[in-house]
Amino acid sequence: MEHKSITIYDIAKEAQVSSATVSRVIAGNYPVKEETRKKVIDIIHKYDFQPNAVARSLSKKETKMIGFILPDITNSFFSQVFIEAEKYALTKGYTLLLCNSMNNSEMESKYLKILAERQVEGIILMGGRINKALPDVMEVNELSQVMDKMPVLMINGKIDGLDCYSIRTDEAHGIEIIIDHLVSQGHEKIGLIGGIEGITTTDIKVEAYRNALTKYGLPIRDSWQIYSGFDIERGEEAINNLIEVNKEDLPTALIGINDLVIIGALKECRRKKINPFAFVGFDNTDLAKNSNPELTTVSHPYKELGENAIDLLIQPQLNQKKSENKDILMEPYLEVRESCRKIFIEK
Amino acid sequence: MEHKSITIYDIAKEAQVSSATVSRVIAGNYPVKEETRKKVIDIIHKYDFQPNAVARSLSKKETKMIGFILPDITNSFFSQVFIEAEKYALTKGYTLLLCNSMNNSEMESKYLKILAERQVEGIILMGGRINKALPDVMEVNELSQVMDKMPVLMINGKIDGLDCYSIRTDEAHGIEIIIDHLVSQGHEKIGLIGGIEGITTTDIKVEAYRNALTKYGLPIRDSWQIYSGFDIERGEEAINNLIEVNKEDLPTALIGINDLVIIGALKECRRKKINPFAFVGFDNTDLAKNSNPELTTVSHPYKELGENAIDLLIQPQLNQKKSENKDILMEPYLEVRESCRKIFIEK
DNA sequence: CTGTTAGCGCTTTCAA
DNA sequence: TTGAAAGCGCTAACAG
Repeated sequence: MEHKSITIYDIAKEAQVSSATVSRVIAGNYPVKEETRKKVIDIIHKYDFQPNAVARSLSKKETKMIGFILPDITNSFFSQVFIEAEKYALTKGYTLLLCNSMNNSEMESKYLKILAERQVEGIILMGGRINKALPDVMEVNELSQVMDKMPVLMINGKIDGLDCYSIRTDEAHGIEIIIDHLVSQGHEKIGLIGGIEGITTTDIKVEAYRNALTKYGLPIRDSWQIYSGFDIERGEEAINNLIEVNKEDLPTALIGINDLVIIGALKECRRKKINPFAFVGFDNTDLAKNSNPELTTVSHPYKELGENAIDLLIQPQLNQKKSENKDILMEPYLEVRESCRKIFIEK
Repeated sequence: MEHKSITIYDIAKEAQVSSATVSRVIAGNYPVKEETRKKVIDIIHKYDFQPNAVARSLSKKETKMIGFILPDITNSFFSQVFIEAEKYALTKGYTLLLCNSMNNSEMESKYLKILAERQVEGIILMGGRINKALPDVMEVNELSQVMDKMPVLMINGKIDGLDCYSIRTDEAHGIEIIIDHLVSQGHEKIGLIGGIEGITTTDIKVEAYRNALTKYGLPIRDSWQIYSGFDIERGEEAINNLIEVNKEDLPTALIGINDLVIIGALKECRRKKINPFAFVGFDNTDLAKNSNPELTTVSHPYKELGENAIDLLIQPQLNQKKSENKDILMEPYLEVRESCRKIFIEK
């Protein structure tokens, strides 16, 4: 690909030293006489020489690369984690290899294979197979094989029986802080829409929702908690369902299983020319920030998720000390915006 | 990193052939007796052997990797191109190395260096330094040095004096099809908001805007074309400015320099409880699709941009034939949604 | 069709 | 502090 790639031998010859010496001055952490160091450095600059990382990788058996498989970087929930991980990895000398699986199991497998061949030093998994209610046996086996070769870490997902690091947002607590906030604003009738029963993230949130209501002695009404799904259309469905079932006795505040669902609900309410609710989303995607009205939402601790993922992957020795707890929980926080300002109107 | 990585020699020994033969059956495109092929394949499967791509890269002097530097993958304008490029590259056996420069020139430089060391076979540049009105001399030199080592391609940007491929959306035509559409819906008073004079993409659009109005014999009023910037806040400013300056004689349709600006305008109009315009954005980001109302917008041909970028980079021989035209223009298209449906109301 | 062998460019003992 | 030399795992002539 390059013309006649210049190597450390060329540098060595011109500097009248051995290639080992050149290698040492490049590495930087070896004893080299200042004089020869200078000489070598000069020649390196003269030719704008850049050492071949592929050769180094082969020789050192380390690539300083980490694979990151996620469904679709177009979704800001994923891209926010990825970008934090990437920035942090860079400071540690690592490069991330992003792989968009498009939520397709075959592509996940293909990438798993590619990453292994490319000798990445670890793989971060987010979304995809690690979120399935019933993990596919083949898929689990495949992951298990990968784990024999390199460390694997899952973000916001987990497969039982696979002994690897997992790091996730404490979504139960996320729901709790939403409800704390709503209650502090005077709400007593709080609904939850979206999600699918049996999917981990939904179940966690629903349970936390009930617990929090109980904590405050607020009414738990089954008809105020509506499963539907995870996208905008499912939000529209849910709100229609909610209104139809409850008629007169609607909640005053609505929590979405995620931002999309609540945006769908908002949209449908606008269409119906009603707006009886305080709305709160979950995830703090870019859509929340830019929706109309701007959406109050629970934010994942994106920076921490990304950075901790990298740390856990590249410092195994350090982590093993931290006992056997391989499941890390990170705290979310509430991003208060416009969508539940007018709460007192409802009272 | 792996335990005791098994190599083609291990496979060869067990299959009682030479390593060259194993290499050949893995490569697939060499004459190998079916019998020995079978034998080797079996052993490979038995051990779930995966060839070391790093060693292969060193030996073949090809990494099958392409670098892709962009400002911030969180922005769906970039992520849509990237993901199309990635999907396509995968089918061609290439892996993309995503680098988020965060619009920071130093990070761009750092990544340029990393990519070169990692021996990528080409670099795609989008955003960042290639969009500056006045390119920095140091930055241009740096790129020029990189271009000595490997092919570079710019998407929706170009630096004069740098002889590399560039591929961009025909934004002038994008503006034209917007205006065609607006006119066909009865609009005669059309404004354009956002952008900054002197920035290529703005200048192209403004010129196209004037040309299209002229084509239709429509009034060109300077006060209907308001520079402001590229984000939501700038859209809000622009609309306020527009209303203040024009009072009674407002346009009936408004084109935004991009989706963000027009979303800002929409937001501000809603706040003011006025809604006198048909709105059209530019870029077809995910915000447009999910905004309220859903935004009619010009879409970049994301798939084509991404795929062509890869093709141009990996098939130099094929392209050299296509004469010396290294600047490729791709056609955008109009994504019609809700935001300019009610045009006839205005008439 | 298959084996031998010499690299690819860098790191790393081991000696000096 | 430095150099010689043996790899790292795979590919690609070349010879057979």
